[in-house]
Amino acid sequence: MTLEKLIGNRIRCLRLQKNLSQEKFAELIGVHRTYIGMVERGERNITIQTLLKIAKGLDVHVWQLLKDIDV
Amino acid sequence: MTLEKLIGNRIRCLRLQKNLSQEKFAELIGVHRTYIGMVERGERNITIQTLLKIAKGLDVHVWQLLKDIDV
DNA sequence: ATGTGACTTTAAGTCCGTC
DNA sequence: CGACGGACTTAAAGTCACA
Repeated sequence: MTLEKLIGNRIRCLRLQKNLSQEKFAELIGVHRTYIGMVERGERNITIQTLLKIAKGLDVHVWQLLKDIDV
Repeated sequence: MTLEKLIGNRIRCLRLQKNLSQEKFAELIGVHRTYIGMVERGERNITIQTLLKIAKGLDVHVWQLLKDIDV
């Protein structure tokens, strides 16, 4: 399991808890719709600025997206 | 204060606690010496993989580099 | 031992679409 | 609605000479 996939899973989980589609969520945080899909699938090595956007959109702190993820 | 600078400061602090020069630290984690300098100065929007390398070199978890950083 | 500017190469991130 | 593909554009990764 890569760091990207673990983070991606966590993001997907939190997004679904907010009942948002990838499209809606992407629009909300200002990234492209296809990109969120790639991130959730663990296909992209995200930058901290993008991670920050995502965290804000999910109403969590950046570090909470990474906490207890061990790799 | 940007997220990059806050993380950079934290990295520099932890590196110095280990009595490592940028050169030694860069060599240890397998990145270029000038790159670490840029990261510590907050000039780079680093990816999570780079952050992971740095965290490992500092013997901390990735999320500990971000914990309580609020931006 | 570190800062800086100018790079080249690689990958992040966008935008079009189809299934 | 989400996976996935191809062709992009922008920016990060990574290197170097010199201050």
